[in-house]
Amino acid sequence: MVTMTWNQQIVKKNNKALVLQLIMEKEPISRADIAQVSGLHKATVSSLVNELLEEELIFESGPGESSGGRRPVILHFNKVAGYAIGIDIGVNYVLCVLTDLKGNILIEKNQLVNRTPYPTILSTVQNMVQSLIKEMPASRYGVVGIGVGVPGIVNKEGSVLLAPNLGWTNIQLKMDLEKQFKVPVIIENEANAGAFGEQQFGAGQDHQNIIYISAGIGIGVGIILNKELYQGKNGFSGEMGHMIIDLDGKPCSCGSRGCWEAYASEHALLAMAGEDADTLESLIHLAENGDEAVKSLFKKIGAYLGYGINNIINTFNPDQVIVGNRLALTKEWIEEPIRTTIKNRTLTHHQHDMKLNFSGLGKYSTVLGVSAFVVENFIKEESNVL
Amino acid sequence: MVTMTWNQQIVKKNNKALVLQLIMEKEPISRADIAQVSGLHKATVSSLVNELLEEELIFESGPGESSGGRRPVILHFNKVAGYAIGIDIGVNYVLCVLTDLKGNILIEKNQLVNRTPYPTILSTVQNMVQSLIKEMPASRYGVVGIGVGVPGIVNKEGSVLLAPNLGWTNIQLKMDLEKQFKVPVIIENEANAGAFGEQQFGAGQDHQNIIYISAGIGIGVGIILNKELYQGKNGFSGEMGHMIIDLDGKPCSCGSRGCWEAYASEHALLAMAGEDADTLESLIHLAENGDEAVKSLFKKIGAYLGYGINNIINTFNPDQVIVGNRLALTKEWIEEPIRTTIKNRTLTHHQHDMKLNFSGLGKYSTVLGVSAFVVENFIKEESNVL
DNA sequence: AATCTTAGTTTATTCAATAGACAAACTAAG
DNA sequence: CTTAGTTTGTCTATTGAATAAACTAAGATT
Repeated sequence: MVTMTWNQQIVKKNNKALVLQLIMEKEPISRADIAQVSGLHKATVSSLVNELLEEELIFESGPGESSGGRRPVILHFNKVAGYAIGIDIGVNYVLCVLTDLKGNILIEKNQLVNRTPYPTILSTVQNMVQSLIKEMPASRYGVVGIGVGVPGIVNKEGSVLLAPNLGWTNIQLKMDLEKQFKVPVIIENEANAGAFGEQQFGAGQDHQNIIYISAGIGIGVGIILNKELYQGKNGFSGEMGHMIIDLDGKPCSCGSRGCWEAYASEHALLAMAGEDADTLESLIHLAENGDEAVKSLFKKIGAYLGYGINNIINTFNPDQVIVGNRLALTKEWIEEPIRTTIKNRTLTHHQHDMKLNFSGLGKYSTVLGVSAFVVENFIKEESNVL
Repeated sequence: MVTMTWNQQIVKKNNKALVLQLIMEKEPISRADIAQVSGLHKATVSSLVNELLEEELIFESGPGESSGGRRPVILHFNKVAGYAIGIDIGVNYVLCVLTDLKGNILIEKNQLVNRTPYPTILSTVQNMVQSLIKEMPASRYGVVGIGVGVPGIVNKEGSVLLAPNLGWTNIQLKMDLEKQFKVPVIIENEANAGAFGEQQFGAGQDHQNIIYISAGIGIGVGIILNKELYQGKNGFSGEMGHMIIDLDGKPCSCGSRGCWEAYASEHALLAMAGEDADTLESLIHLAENGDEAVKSLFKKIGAYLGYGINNIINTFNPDQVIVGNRLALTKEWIEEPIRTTIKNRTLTHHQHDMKLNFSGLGKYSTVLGVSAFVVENFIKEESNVL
C-alpha cells in the first residue's frame, strides 16, 4: 500500500505545523496575525493554537499593543519545552552542546582527544552527554534527542561506514547511543550538519539552495536544495573533496589523483607549508605578522578553493555558497583569491546574484546543525500526536 | 499571505491526482485495485474515478477476469484525450514530434537547418508546429501544450539567455510561441529535458536520483533528485560541461580553462581527430571498420567522460547516471573506459549499487522530455478544475 | 440451489476548515 | 462621559471531503 493518501488528519497536522512554524519564526505574534499571514481562518487558528498551548509548545504572555481595537494576546514559542544535544566528533576533539529548541547553546563542553579508536570516543561521548543531562534544567519533554556530526560517510541507518581520519569503519553509532539514552539519535555527516546549521541559524538564512563547504583536514560539502538537505541514494552525497580538478594531479589518500582536497584542504595547506609550521594556527599567526610567504600560500589555497567552487556554481546554480570549518579562519587572506578565481572562471550568468559567504557560526555549525535536525524531528513527531 | 495552507480541496486534488497517476502507471486496473494499492476507501475511489470519467481523462472497457466474485470494471488512461508537441532545437536540425499523453510519438518531423539566426529558426518551428496541428486527430482537449528543448541557458520565465552554439542571446521564445498558438509553452534546457525524458520513458524509470549527461557538441547535465528536476536558483543548473577537471588545461570557449567539455564532448573529439574526419558519423564508420587509431581516440574520450562522471557520483551519490545525446552512439567503444575510470577513481561506497546506463531513447530523449513536461503540466491544471 | 467472494454504489457518519454572528476590549470623536 | 467604530478572539452552524457500513450486482464454489 502506498502511504501517499491524503485526508483530514494530514491537513490538520500540516496546518498545525504551519502555525507552530509561524510562531517560532515570528514571535511575538497574535492569533489574528497568524490568521492574516497564513490565510487560515481565525477560528481554525484559535483551535490549533489551543492545542499547542496544551502541549506546552507555546505560551501566552500578556496583551500586546492595540492597533485601534481590542488588544491581542501575544503568543511565544516555548523554546524550553525540551532540550536537544548536539555533538561534533572531530579528529582531535569532541564538542558537545545542550541547546534549547531554538538552537541557543545553554551548556557547552569541549574535550580534546589524541586517540580516536571508537570505544574511546564512544565512552568520552557518553560521559559528556551524561553530564549534560545532569546539568539540564527540568522541562516538559526533557531531552528530545541527540544529534551527532561525524567526519565520514554515514548511511541513512545511522551507521558510520567510513571515517578515514578517525580510523573508523562500520560503526553502529546510532544504535549504541539509542540503546543507552533511549532517545532518538540522528547521525549525520559533519558537512551536511554544518550546512543545515548555517541555513537555520547562520549565514544561510532565507536562502533556498545552499552549498556549504566544510574545508577542514579534508573537504566535505553539504547540499541544501529547496530548503531541504539532499542526501543522495544512500546518504553519501557531497563528497566533493574527491572531485577531480586536475586530471593527473597529486595522488590522494582515496586512491585517485587530482582530488580537490589534495589542493585546497587544511591537510594540503600544511603539506605545502612544509617545515614552516605544523598547525593552521601557527600559519595564521605568521600571516598576521606579515609573513609574505605564508600570505601567498593562503592566496594559493584560496585560488584552489575557487576552482572547486566554480564547479559547484556551474553545477548547482545555487543561491549561496558558504565556506566553513577550519579554513574559514583564514577568510582575511583567502576570500579575495576565491572571488577572483570565480570571476575569471565561472559562467557569467551563474555569478549574477550568487552569494559567497563565510560561516556565520564558526566552530558551532555542525553541533547546531545536528541539534536542529533533532528539534525538527521532535516537532514533526509531536504534531503527529493528535 | 502564504499559500501553504491545507484544506479539503487540496486533499481532493491530490487524491484525484494519485488515482489518475495509478491508472496511468498500472492500467488496466479496476476501482477495487486502486483502493487496494492507494489505501483510499472504495467509495472515495469510485467518486474520484467518476469525475475522471466525466473529464474523459480515463475510460472503461468491458469487465475483467473474476478473482472469485463479481468481475471488475477495467479502467484505462485515455491517452488520446489530447496531444502534446515536443520540439528539440539542435545546432543543425529541428526535430518536432506530436505525442499522445503517454509519450508515444504519432507524427515526427525532422528538418535540417544550416543557419541558426532566431527569426529563421522561429519560422521553421512555427511551420512545423502548424503542420503537426493540421495532421493531428480530433480530441477532447486538442493541443495541451508545446515544449521546447534548447541547447543553452534558459531561465524560469522561458527566455533563452544564451545559446552559444546557436548564436542566440536573450530570446523570448516562450512569449513568441504562446502569442501565436495560445497554448501553454514550456522552454527547457536540452539536457534537463533529456533527463526527464529518460526518467519517464527511457533508461531511468523507477529511479529516484538520476544524472543525465547530454554529451553532444558541448556537455550539459540534467539533474533529477527525488524524482523531480532540479533547476537551481534561476534555472541554470547542470552546466557541468564547464566544470574544471584540469586546472591549467585546454582553454574553453567560455573563457575558462580545463573545462570538462573541452575534453569529453563531440567538439573535443573532432578536434582531437584532426584531419582524419570531420563528423562523428565518419569516425564511427572508421571504428566499425577496425581503425585502431580512432578506437583509441574513443577510448580516450571515454576516460575523459569518466573523470567527470567520477565527480558527479562523488557529488550526488545518485541511483543512476545516464549517458545520452550524440556521444551515446559510440557506446561500443567508450563504455568500457568510462567504467574503468570510475572503478579506479571513484569512492568505493559510491560505486556500490550505482547504475551507469546509456540513453534508452536516443535522439528522442529531449523531445519526449519536453512533451512529458507539457503533459505533466496539463494533468496538474486539469485536476485543479473541480 | 445455496453459499461464499469480490466489485462497486448508496447512505449516513465523522472531522477539519470555514462563514458569520457575537462578545470583549480597546480607540477615537464629539 | 457617551457613543460609534475597530480589532481580537470565541462560538455555532455549515460545507465538503474521506470514511464506515449496508447494500446491490455478479460472479465462483460446493
